[in-house]
Amino acid sequence: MDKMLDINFIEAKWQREWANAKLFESEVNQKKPFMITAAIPYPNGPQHIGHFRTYGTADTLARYKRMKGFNVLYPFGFHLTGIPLLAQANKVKERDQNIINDFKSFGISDQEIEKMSDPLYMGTYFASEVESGIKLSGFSIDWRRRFTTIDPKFSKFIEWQFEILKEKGCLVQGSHPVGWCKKESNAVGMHDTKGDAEPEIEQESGVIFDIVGETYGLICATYRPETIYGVTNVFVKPETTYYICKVNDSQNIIVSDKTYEKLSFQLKLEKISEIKGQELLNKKCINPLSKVEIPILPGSFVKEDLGTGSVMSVPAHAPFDYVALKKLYNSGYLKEEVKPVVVLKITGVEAEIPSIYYLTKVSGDINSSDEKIEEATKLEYKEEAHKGVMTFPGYENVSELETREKIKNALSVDKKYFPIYILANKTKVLCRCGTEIVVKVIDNQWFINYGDETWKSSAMKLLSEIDVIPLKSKNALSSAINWINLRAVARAQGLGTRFPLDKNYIIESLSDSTIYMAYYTIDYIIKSVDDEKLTPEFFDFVFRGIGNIEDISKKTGIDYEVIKKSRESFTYWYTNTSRASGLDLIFNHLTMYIFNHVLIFDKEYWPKHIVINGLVMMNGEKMSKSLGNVLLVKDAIKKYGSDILKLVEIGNADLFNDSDFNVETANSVRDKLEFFFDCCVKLNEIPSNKLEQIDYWLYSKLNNKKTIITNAMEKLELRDLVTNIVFNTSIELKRYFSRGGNNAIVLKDYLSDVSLMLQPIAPHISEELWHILGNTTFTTTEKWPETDKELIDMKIEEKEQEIDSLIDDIKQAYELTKKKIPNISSCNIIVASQWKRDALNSLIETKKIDATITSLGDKVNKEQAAKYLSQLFKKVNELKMCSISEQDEYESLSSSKEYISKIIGIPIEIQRENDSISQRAGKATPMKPSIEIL
RNA sequence: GCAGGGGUGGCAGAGCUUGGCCAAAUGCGACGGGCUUAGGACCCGUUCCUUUAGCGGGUGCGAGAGUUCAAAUCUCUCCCCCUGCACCA
Repeated sequence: MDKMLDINFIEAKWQREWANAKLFESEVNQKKPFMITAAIPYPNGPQHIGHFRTYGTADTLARYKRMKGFNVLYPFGFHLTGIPLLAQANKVKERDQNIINDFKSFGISDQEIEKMSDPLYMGTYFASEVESGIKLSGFSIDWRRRFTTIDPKFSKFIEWQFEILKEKGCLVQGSHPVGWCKKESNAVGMHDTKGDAEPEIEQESGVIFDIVGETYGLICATYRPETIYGVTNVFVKPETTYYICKVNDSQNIIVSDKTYEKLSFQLKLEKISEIKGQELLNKKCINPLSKVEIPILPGSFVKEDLGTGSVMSVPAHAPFDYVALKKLYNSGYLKEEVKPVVVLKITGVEAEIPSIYYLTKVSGDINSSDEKIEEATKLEYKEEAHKGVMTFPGYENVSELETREKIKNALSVDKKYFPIYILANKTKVLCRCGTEIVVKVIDNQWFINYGDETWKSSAMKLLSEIDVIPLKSKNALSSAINWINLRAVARAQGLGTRFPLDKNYIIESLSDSTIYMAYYTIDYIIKSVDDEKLTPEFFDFVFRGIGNIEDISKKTGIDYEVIKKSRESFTYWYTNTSRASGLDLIFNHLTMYIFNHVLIFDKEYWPKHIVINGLVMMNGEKMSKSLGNVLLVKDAIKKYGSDILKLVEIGNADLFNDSDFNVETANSVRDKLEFFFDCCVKLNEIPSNKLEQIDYWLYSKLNNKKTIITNAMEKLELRDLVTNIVFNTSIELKRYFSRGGNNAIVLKDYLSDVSLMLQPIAPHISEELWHILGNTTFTTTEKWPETDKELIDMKIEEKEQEIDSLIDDIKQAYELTKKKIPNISSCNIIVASQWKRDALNSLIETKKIDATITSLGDKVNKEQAAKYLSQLFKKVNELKMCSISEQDEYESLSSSKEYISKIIGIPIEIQRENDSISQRAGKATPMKPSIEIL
């Protein structure tokens, strides 16, 4: 009690021992390999414990597999490619106080911060910072293979990968919308905007309505091209100036002056002349779908700086349009009403004109406020998209969403359709330089074409064969594989490898980390090779077995042995790999990981196993700097120790769920572990007597536990694992002692296996316990304990359970009796007769009372038996067999008489039903003896 | 909107794949008691309602309906919550 565990001391000690013994430096050998990689950190600051979970999960698995006899490799590296480091370095350069204060709060000196205006310096600085934190954790990592994704050799590897992507036709070019700063002429992402706002780009449809008798047409922007058939007119703003311009060197279109510039970043626009909105009003235009001539009407509500500055009008399905037309009619501008054209019906809604229906539904009319009309619009759009089917010619009964795509395609053929992009952010997005961001369509953008059907189907094939833990995330992966399409791969800025097909660009940083795990297998072998020698031929041989060593050695100048060893290393380790990653990476990293593996590697080197885990919360809240609840890995380890941190993080929730780190759990885990220590230390004072029932009970529990824990380990049900190994162990030990268990040999067997099973989740403590128990080996290199089925005795467990529930019952009965009879002297426990057990079992089998009674024979009082059985029969389907005989039960209870008596505080007597003279004797049932308090 | 996951006792969180032993593991909290100079730790008990000297009965696992001798667990409908939606690591 007096000694507190010095966790930090113990952990440092074992980390030293492991390092001295080089336990984690994994080399190719005869054993079956198991290679696990965890998603590597992006070191743009110190790591908080949230990042710890994935590495911890990987470590747990690695340690378990090691004990199961695998040759395990767990390597580690750092991801430095990408934009955030660059953006952060720029902030430091600009003396941004927020970031400087942040860094200061991490205890970084002013001089260091000064140097961090260099992104590379910053990355390197934090990489070593993170590394030292992870080293404190004592994970079983082979640090010799550490690399970063900006190492020149790694770049060679990535260039080789992209050569393959190119050869296989996976790189395609196309246009792509990006956020754009026109002043800096630069693509703008979240890291480049004021307040780190992500530019939200949405696609609209630009539809052209040719004007009758003119060489130009109006272009309207809409979210709902499927309603074009129902367009009855177009609205323009009379006082606005419109530009007539040539679009994409072909037809002429009209856009408002205020939208001209924005649109010119997306379409090739060439201004020809100007025209006032007013002048358009007496013209007519043509509905591109129905080919009907429709009027151009004045719309004062048209916003000249949004979209294209003109609006198509669908009064039947857009409340705003209906209201505007009604007002025009009422004002006398229109001589006759415009008749709405209905193009879709909504399942379950009886409405002649849907927009009127929805206006009425929200109790609005044409004089309602914009808010009311907006409400009606939202409701209508929602229900139409959900339940709407089209009614106009050629599209009858097609769903709205399907129609949308079909119409786009149909109009594209006639060049009446253009995608138009807008920024959907609620507030204007500004570049750091202060300029408003626009959407620019970049032509010739490079993509990786994950939409390729053949590629997709091999990715699906891999998915069908791979183990995903937890299994339910396989669905997510499957839909991710179906969904992923083109992915832009080149970026204008950031750290990383140059894009081979256009050296002005950098390879986007998720795309350069899809197969890096393979690089671990050769990293430390090629450390001494000159960068230039690492040509594609070398990698082709190592990773794909193309060519032969002599030729490649001659051609590249790389040592024969280096090439040979690299190939051996890859072909050995990569036959059995596991990937641990976060939930948030399913839809990008993990999906791309699968795609790139099936493309590049032969089938036998495809990954076998994926582990996905959720986030880490802090006392129930998401960890974030702004909440001030960020717990850094280093601090947490210092405070709780790596083992406890890991136990709490992985043991507090199953993989897929977010894990909550709270101090109470950490303390309670710590208490349990201290208790284990005490037990190990105390062992010397305990004798080794003859084995009692309780000793067999502990053996039975232990061996049951081994099966349960092994299963949990195989499926990585970490929460179950921790519950069983930490909490239930503690409960069992306590019960063993209080039940009078006092046998050193039994306890030692039990504690030894427990300390072995602790190895994957609490390795330092596992080693320490193991040594206190007198062992001189490492648990790290010991075998995982095997279940001894011989020692599992469910009858004993049942009997012990009976004792517990009996004590419970007596206590309650005792308390209640005490009120009536103040001086209680003793207590009789009456064990049910054997015939009751036979009757019970027979009843369960036959489900017939009469048959059961007959089977009991003559020795039994039939009247008594009938009474007993009719009681039981009420729940005949819920009964369970009793395998414990009267004699067994009697002996079990007799032998624990003193224990029970001690707890109750009065002497007790065990009797047999037949021998008892008590009135309550008849109430005894198998394993539920009758209690008589005297 | 699309996709994925989920809604269980004061809280967190198992269980639901293979329906019955589930009033529902485990941890935390709360209350009562013990230990202690006191606090912490530790130990014992209680923690849906009701009842009985343990037994038992009722209600109950988002809402509703269904299948079944039997449903937190299977089916259907509805409501609600979380996460992701891309060039960003």
